[in-house]
Amino acid sequence: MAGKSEANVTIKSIAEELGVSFSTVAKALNNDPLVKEETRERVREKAAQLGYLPNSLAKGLRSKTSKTVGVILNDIENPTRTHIVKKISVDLAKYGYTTLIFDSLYDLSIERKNLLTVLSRLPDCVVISPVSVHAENLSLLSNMYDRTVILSRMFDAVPANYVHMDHRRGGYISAKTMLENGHSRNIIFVEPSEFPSSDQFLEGVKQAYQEHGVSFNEVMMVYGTPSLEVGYQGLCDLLDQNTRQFKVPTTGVIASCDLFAFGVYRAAAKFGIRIPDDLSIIGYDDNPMAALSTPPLTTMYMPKEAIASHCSEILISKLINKDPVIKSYSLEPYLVQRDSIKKIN
Amino acid sequence: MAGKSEANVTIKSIAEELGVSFSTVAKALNNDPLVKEETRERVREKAAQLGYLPNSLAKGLRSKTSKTVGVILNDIENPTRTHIVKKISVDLAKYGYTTLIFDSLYDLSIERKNLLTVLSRLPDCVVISPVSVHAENLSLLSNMYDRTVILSRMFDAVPANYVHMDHRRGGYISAKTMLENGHSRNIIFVEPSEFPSSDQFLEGVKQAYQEHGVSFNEVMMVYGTPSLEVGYQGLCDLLDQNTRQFKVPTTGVIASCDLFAFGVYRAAAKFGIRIPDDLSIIGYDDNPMAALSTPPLTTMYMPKEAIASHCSEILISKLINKDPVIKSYSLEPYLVQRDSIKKIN
DNA sequence: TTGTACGCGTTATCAG
DNA sequence: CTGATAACGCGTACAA
Repeated sequence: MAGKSEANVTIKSIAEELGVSFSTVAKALNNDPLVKEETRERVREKAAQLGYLPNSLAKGLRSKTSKTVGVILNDIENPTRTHIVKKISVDLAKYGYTTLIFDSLYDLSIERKNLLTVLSRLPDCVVISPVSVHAENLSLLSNMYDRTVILSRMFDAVPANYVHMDHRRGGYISAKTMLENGHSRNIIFVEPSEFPSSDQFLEGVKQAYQEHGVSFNEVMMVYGTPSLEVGYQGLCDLLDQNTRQFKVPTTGVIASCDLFAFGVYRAAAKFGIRIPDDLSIIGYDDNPMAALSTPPLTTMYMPKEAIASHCSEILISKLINKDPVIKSYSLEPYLVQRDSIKKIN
Repeated sequence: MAGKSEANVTIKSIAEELGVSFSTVAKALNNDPLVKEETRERVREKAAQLGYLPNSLAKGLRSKTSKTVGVILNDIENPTRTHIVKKISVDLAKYGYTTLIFDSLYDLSIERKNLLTVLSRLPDCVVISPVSVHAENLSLLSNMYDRTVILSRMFDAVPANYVHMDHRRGGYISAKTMLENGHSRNIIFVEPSEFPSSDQFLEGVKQAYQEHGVSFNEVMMVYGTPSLEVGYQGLCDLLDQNTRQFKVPTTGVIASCDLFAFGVYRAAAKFGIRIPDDLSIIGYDDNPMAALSTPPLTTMYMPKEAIASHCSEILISKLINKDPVIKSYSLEPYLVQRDSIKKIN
């Protein structure tokens, strides 16, 4: 039953109770070897008894280090991102750091606001997955690029730490897989072109098409932010509502995220289109659902554990070991073959 | 190109540049009507030009309100929890609040540590889903119960705000559903009994058994923290590895979370046990995977949007409208019928 | 309309 | 070994 309801207990108030100066208390609490063993003990006891909690705000103000890490992502509900959030918050909590979470909702102006509120709290490090390839907002971090981890491909103007998924390669493998299975007329679902990952993905896709001598003009593109709805609506729009046939001959879908794919699943179910018999599909992410869906979705696995670990590792090396070196990791997605693609001629 | 690399720009430094006192600057920046329109304008311009950012730590120290909300949950990777985190962080960000995230990993001592670090940051509100029915840790919040939202059933000793899922009813419906489909010999997967939700769930299950005149002694219980592994291992352990038959006659599984159910799916697939032909199963949570699994999982839907909304609503009424009233919501899960249960006699 | 002075809870420096 | 004292950046009574 520690002292509660009391006005805030501070080093000053415990100093008064003990009849010593507050600076002695401060030293005692910080294990300063200069204070007598006995007084230190008395102070600690009193502190415990009163339920003293150091005020992190005051600490931060004084020491210019807030023991916080700002994390700014888009859609923290996406399992890959959530995994990163969890890893970071759990790892850093061990060292007394706390994680400040922001979701930019794929919106540039929200991202900017998030960045400003984060910065006003003097974070020791910042992790950000930028909304856009246009890195304007990132310049707000210019004072602390060396303590910033960016989760996207590198920006020349931004000398920060990077943990990057090679979406170019991901797109390449996705498309190649479809093409090798005989699918040369695909619908491609992809994020809006301003997204940092989007053009990379498409570059990879185009390369695969080129290598297979298939014209990229034949593809139908659907752009949208990651969600089931986009996949669902996208497929519906490409179908003739009466005949339930594709308006343009199509045998496959290349999705730049699994959510798109699941939206397609849903639409296909509605229109009696069988996967993979009538329509083959490849996803991207290896969302936990992918293995359990009907049929299990062939998709590209993103090593989210590795992303999270590298990210966390960089943070800890900065925060704990004061490592000044800027680091960059590039990770490769790989194919997970399941049952959503049928080989045709 | 705002002034960067500069030493921190503070109200003091912008005051110097302008040749006015820093308190004038402070007032101007806070829209104090007492300052002349013109000076206010000059101050704002200078501030913008210099890239001034208010120091939240200093503000908080001074005003005793940190504009933060601490959120302490178990397993923030769980979709229901993630949804809450997202909703809170997005809603509060609009008002300039930032969300402090902690994951207690179902561990009492970690929860305690999280609580202490949160409190040291003087949060304006706290949201917590307690690890244990033993509410010891919660007493740390006694100074601010009225600004605390607890996501679990009510504790008599803790007069806080509550948003509660009625797991008793959830367990009742789960079991009733199985029993009505002829499954009276079930394996029950539940969280450890110290979990706030666990005993409630079981109470509901027992009631259903009783109403159906089925002895509860026949059930096999498997306890574990929510994870695929527990479900997987649990089923494996109950099977004879040679005959691939259940050691004890069993036709159904009642899982207190979908992750258990998916673990069972996986084990069943490994041993050639068909769901629902050989084994019926009901989950709990309506994880997004549930609709997409093979077969789609019959489960109990948790109104996570409602939980998150209520939670967010309470926070905003406290933070913005300074509403002193303590509120309590109880929400009911409901059955989502899909294809993982087969009716037998 | 603007400036002065003080305090929020710490840490850190310097005397005693 | 302990105690004053200043400073971190900001808000706010009060004085000018």
